[in-house]
Amino acid sequence: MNEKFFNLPLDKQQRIINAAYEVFSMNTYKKASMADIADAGGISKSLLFHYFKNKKELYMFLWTEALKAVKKRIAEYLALETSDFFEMLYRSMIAKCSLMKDCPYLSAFLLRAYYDTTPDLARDVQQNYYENYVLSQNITFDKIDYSIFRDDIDLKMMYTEIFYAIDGYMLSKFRVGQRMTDEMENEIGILINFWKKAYTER
Amino acid sequence: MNEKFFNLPLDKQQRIINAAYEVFSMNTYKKASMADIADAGGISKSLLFHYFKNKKELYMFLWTEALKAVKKRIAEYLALETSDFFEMLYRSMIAKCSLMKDCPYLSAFLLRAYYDTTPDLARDVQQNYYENYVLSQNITFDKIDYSIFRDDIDLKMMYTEIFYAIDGYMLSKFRVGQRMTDEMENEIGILINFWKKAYTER
DNA sequence: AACAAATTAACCGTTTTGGTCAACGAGGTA
DNA sequence: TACCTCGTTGACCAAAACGGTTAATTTGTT
Repeated sequence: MNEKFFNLPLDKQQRIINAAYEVFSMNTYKKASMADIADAGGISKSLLFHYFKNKKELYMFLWTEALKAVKKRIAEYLALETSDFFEMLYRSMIAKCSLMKDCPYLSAFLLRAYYDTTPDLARDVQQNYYENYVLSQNITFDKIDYSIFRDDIDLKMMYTEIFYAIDGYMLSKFRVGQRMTDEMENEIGILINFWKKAYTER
Repeated sequence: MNEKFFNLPLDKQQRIINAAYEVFSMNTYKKASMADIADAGGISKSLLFHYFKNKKELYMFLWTEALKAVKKRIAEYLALETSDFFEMLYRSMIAKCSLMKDCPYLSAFLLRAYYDTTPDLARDVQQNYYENYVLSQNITFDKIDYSIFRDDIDLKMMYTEIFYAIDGYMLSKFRVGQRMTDEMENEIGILINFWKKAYTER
């Protein structure tokens, strides 16, 4: 990859990267074409090949960049720096929201990337998946103070259930509006308060 | 469309239809190719064109067929024939599961179809979406007996939350395993009992 | 053997593919 | 003016893939 890419104005870099995420998340690797990415990013195909020497290099760049982006956001929002389960939940989701706002198709790309079966790609992608993505999500269990919950609640069940729910919620909201709105953060706050009321001692 | 398609053995019809759902759900309409569908279905491209005169006809056939299938399953599982909210929930989800088991990519196709912006397609698809799909999901509110719930619970919130949760759950399970397993029905039962305990009077 | 129905290989003209390369225009420098 | 770098692009390439057609081949039935 051509390092000069990083000399471009930041918004232009982002426009190109987001366009690539979009095209790769809407199609299989094989059918996602460089021409479509260039068009969506508002640049010529030649320029795209000037910065990324071929399709696979661009794809792998997006993959590692996506992992970095997720980690960075979660750190920025201090999501893991609290012992309050619901606070941690709220910060994680707002972090995820802000990321979706900036890189709309990144999440879809991440989900899809791991299960893509393109022979050449699969090995390189799955290699560092667990180390970088899955692990960083399960750290959350450590610092949590579990004493606030009702004692008849299965905590692990609650944990997975809430995560599925929020993912489903964000996914559906994202599809309908085609992008994240600020009011979603309010709705998520309300949703989490709802769970807090239902699952903690009254 | 060639009516002789329905003279084929049922499992062959299904194999072809499922292959088409898969390819159309993994790619944009434009990039989903008839050759790929034929390959995935284990027949020749010529035969596919023998039964469906062109790509659009096949696509529209899948669309109406998917709507019919959802309705039929929900009816078969008597999902709307109860006043117990959690029973209704359980039956709907089992119905959805069994449909996913038989037609693995149908749900993904449905989600995607509505938001496809291919000019020629969009009008025809969106036309009968609300009448057939959205409406049939909201009927559920009518017969439900709401007296069993804790009085400090916002029912509408609970309703949407649970639906998002289960959709997210099924989607993630579906991705990981690549297909529906029988044990999922147990897990869903457990999940729903968990909600019942949390949301109803004790 | 004969006939119809299911199925396919070979083919068509057109479009798209990943990728290359020479050239363009703007800005700085001598 | 001349020269040089820089981001940028249009034109181009051979090869593959595209939607769709046609003629022939296989298969099952009587």
